[in-house]
Amino acid sequence: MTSTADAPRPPGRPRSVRADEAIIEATLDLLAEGSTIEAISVEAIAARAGVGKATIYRRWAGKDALLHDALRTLKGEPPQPSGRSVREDLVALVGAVGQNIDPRAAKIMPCLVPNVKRNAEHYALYQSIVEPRRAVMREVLRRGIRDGELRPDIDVEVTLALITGPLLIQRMLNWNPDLDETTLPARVVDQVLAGIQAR
Amino acid sequence: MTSTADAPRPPGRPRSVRADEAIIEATLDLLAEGSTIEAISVEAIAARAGVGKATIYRRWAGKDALLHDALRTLKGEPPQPSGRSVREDLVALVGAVGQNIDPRAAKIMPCLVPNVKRNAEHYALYQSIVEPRRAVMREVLRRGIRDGELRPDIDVEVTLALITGPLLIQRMLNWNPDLDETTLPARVVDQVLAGIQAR
DNA sequence: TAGATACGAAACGGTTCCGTATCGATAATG
DNA sequence: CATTATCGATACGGAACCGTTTCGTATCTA
Repeated sequence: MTSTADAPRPPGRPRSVRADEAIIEATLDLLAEGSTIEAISVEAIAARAGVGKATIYRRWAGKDALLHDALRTLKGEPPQPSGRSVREDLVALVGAVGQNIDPRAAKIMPCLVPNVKRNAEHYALYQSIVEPRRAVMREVLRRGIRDGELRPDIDVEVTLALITGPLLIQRMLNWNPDLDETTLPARVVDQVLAGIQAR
Repeated sequence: MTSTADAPRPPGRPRSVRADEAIIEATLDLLAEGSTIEAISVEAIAARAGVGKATIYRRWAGKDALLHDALRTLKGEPPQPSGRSVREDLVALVGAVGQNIDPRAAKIMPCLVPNVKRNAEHYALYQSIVEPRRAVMREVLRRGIRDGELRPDIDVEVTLALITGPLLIQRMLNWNPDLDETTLPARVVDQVLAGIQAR
């Protein structure tokens, strides 16, 4: 990828890899602390990264491009289910909702909410992160149907939202202050499995 | 309240009620269009309301106070269930999630997400809107348990999140582009009622 | 060593915003 | 009519920020 074989090193001082990383890290840090995307200033990023503003503008066309690249690094790989049981897999998957490899992701996510529905590019970025995770969970449900653990007539897409929604609103908004976030995944999955209707 | 009995009208030109309303309306309009709270400027509000900035600062101490008052007007009364059946009531309640009397509410809600977990005052305001609606839904569930429509051992608080979460993430984020928002309430409620486990 | 490029720091012009102040005009009371 | 407070409009000082440019310095290749 970064080999010099097909790209004969250009003359002059090469760009500092440390600066690249420091800029991205500083951006994510500030996003995790700050309130919204617009509130982050390039000057603050440069200061936090120990970098001149020119170094940033040498790499990115502007604030938007930098933010887009920074957010892309949060992607990460979706978790892989163990496959022992549908319940166990779902509890693990739903427990990971809104918690990527990077612990800052949970704090950054709310900052993006206002933009997701207004900016097509942000929405595409958001979906590119969420869809693979939905796909993993979808496959667990399909496996459960095949194996007879789940009823064959369930609405898979609705079930995805049913399992993900509660964790998302609780982690993003602390929607119900009386709900304990640590035990919530298991309780949600068990309730979805069992249903609430009298039989 | 606004009678002149115990408050002898002070001298001078009285404040324009039209200006009051125009300012609040302009604030909500801009919030519904704009992206985040910070992005709204007092000057834009004044221009939209056809009002001088001084007229705003004569009424509110600053932008925060104005925004707080404007958001409070979105509160409205929580919907009342018909009481015919648990299913019918839940479908109606969950259909109203994120949709207050004011149609702008659905667009404004995402703007507040970043602040809710960081600002205690915003969180209190948010809860003061959400809690009454949760209470109505909670009462429907308790009634269902009493009447034998629902199992007595269900986790009521989890069920609230289970029913609300999917609608909230779908309306706020369009979380799953393949889910139809109009049919979602009924599908969510039916799935929660039935459960997904094979029996 | 010479040339080229990147570096951090600093400054610049232009824009936006906040909160205050000041207009002449307006609308109420006494 | 005199008084008083508000009206919309406009300007101001101060601050923050963007994106660009210019420093002198550092680091690479040829």
